[in-house]
Amino acid sequence: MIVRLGYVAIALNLKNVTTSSTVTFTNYSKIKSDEEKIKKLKSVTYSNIEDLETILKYNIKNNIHFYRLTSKLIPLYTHPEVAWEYDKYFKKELLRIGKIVKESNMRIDFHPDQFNVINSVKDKVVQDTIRNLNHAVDLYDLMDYEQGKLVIHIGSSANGKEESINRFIDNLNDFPSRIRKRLIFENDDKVFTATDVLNICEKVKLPMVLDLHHHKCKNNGEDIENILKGAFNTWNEETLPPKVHYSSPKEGEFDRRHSDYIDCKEFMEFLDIAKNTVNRDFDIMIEAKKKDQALFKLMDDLKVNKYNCKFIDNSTIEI
DNA sequence: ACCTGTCAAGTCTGG
DNA sequence: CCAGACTTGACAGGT
Repeated sequence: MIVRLGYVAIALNLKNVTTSSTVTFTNYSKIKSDEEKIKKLKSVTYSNIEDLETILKYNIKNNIHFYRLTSKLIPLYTHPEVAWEYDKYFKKELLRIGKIVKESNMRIDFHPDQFNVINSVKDKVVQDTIRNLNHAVDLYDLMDYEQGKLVIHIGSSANGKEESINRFIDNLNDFPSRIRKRLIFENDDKVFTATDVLNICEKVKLPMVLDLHHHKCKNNGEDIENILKGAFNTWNEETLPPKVHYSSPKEGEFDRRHSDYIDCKEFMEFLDIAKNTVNRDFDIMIEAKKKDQALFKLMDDLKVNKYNCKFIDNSTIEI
């Protein structure tokens, strides 16, 4: 089984490189002329895309095959009072990004912000979510990256869990198929357990992302083996391999905040479970404050601990 | 260079 | 019904 590790958003090894530069709406509003406004949006976007290219090239150089985009790449593009036509200006650049991704066989994904709520009880929130997710799909389309997925949580628990799950499934039915076919769902650490999400994913026939730390924080004592098997099976119709999210708590066992690095001992225990449970390649998104550095440290720690696996490259092992 | 305040957006709880 | 917590930054802008 080939296991690839990925990281989120920022390459700490690259100084002064960020794809999250922004223009806040407040500051945008302070700019007097329309011309200056668009100039500001364009310069920030240009810088973000250029830095994204730098990060992707860094990933390629370091044999990293899995990376999560930030949700801030294009400032204010979903804001209803701005909604500028960034696609008119950055078509070429975004296509180039997509080309780099595809040619290097890198997997990239995207985690829309938490105010996108598919099962909100407020229709406006649901409609805004559709609008925002449509924008996210546009971005993938501009990159010509067909495999791009959108990771999102189940959302609200208003009026109880059961009703919320029904609301989720009902609302999802009204989402355009261009969004639906890109959605994948993740268990959270407060309301919707891995079992809940697995049941939902099986019903709506969309893939599940198992977040192992969330599962540790919120579960009903289920065997991780069964959940892992079930979650991976939701990927059977997909071209991409299944993926899980992995992080270690900052303090104590159930701290929801992410620690700087990954606890290697526990990580090895997870790999052992995976090895004995599923028999297919998969990807692990490492969510640690030290980002790429945490990924590299984890790989080093696996070596130091003489973990029984084959080290394929900087971010890939065969177990 | 460093520090502080800001940020569109949701949901939930408690008063 | 409203205010504040949640969580958790990351960055812009001012000093």
